[in-house]
Amino acid sequence: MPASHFLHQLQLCARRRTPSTAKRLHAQLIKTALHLCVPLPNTLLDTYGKCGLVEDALHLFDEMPHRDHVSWASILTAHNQANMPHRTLSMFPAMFESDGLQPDHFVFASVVKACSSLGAVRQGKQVHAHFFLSPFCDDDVVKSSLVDMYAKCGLPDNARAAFDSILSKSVISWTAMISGYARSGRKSDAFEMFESLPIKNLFSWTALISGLVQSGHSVDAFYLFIEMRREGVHIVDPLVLSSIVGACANWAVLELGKQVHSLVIRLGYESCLFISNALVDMYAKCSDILAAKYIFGRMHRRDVVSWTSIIVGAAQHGQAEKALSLYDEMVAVGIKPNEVTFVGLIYACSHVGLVSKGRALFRSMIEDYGISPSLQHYTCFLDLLSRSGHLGEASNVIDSMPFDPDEPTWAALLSACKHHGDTQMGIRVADHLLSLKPEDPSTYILLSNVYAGARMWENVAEVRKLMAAGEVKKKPGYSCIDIGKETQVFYAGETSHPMKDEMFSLLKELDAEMRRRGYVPDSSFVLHDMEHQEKERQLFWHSERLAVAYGLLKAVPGTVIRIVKNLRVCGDCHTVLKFISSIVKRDIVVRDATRYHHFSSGQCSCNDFW
DNA sequence: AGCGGTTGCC
Repeated sequence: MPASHFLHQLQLCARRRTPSTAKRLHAQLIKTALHLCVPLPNTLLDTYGKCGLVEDALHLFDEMPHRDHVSWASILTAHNQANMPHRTLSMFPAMFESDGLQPDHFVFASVVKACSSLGAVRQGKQVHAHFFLSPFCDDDVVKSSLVDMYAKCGLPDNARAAFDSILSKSVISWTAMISGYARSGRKSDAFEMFESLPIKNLFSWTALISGLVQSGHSVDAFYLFIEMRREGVHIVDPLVLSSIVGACANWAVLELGKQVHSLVIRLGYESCLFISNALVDMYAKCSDILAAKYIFGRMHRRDVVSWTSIIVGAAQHGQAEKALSLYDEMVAVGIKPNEVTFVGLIYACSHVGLVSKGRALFRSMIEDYGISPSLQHYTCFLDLLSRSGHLGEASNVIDSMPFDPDEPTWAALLSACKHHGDTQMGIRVADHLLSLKPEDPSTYILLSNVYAGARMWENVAEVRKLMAAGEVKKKPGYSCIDIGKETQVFYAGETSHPMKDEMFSLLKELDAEMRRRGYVPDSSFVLHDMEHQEKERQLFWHSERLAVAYGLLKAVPGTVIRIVKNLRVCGDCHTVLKFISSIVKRDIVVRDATRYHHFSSGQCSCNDFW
């Protein structure tokens, strides 16, 4: 059998990604002594990498008596493909230290790619300098990878500089730049460049659409997707579908999400792993946790992302016990949790007040799985401690953690201070928060709520003055409700709605019934030091109540009423929604800025813990 | 000769 035959077979195997064939070919090479024939070991390395057998590739690499540039490029690429960019970077120095070789353009491309997956700007810049001074400094492919690296590191202008230096621009370099702009939220730059593209393939559309979803422009992404369908672009790769399912999730539009789901089925991608994962997440975020569980239950293959999606979903819907039992099941079937799984788990504990369980999980993450806690983990953990009233311990964690707490962390702590009536600590925390984000109105609102809860009206007035002086305006609260094809948006105190009379009399009727059942309005959630009755009137017109009233009047009787709110539900509305769910015997689901509330028969899934 | 750069889910 000639060497060229094996070369061909190996390349075929790399394309088809069949690991068993790769191993068989390796055995045959050894039997025929061709494993020493020069191009073959390198091709075998590449084939192992493409078939997902990095460890085999690495073993072969270590045994190779003569390694050249190609061997290095192949082994580094194999680690990138196995999602191990860390190893790519840690191995790289041995190329000159052990083998005395300088990187070529292939090696540069792989190393830059590793930097971009890690978001490692500093190392990326070093490699850039190295490349710039090398004999390969004109290579356009490396420049394309630099575009991507800078874009992923959040430096779109550096990406643009690298892009402009490309001598002959390809679809790939254009796509990298468009995706970079879109991901960085530079919408108009992304659109402008996309329009100027002479040929647009599925890749270019996908890059723009997914970049927009990542930067929070889900609506733009959706319109673009519709335009792409109109242009008749064939969806031969489902990646764009996962982005658009993600757009529905971020946007929390269940009806549209269902339509996209049906499109996924029509195109034949429903059993694709990462599409199913995206669907589980979408249904959970669109507040239909039952549908999320249904999809999860029917998946024949589940990876760590599938499990994490359903665990996070259950946690956000207040089903902490379910999240924790899913975790046990996941570990039992041999799936290793990752850093996101622990965010979901600690979050779950936080929302039912399972303090010691949460502490144990936080420790297990570090000790059993070697995951060093990120700021997000600390945020969840601090939330757990502070919600349950362990404010002192929370304070100690802040002092000892290797991060400066960010604004959401201080905000969570501040809201816990309000909840537990610790005014002194609340004021200290608010000071930190104000120094971090002096322009953010939510800080002032929280601080003034701390004062209001303690009935310190003069201080409330002081905060209001500060707000007025800094021209900080309270972000208007609004609630959306989806009824079949139409979406209605309600602002607090809205009085111009065509159905306002019916809504008003319904709310009044419900109010009377609630008071018969023992409801007492809690006006500590209203800012001003005004007359008691006026405060109650303000609460009465909160946007979530208007949306519920509208839903009760317009939605199909017996169906779940789903509301999306931009801010957090206030404590009084929370009480009211519990009453309403039991009076009208309807389930109400509210997705607010931080979590989900399922109101049913007078109870809420969050156990009044938010 | 054999090796590289663009799109995704928690």
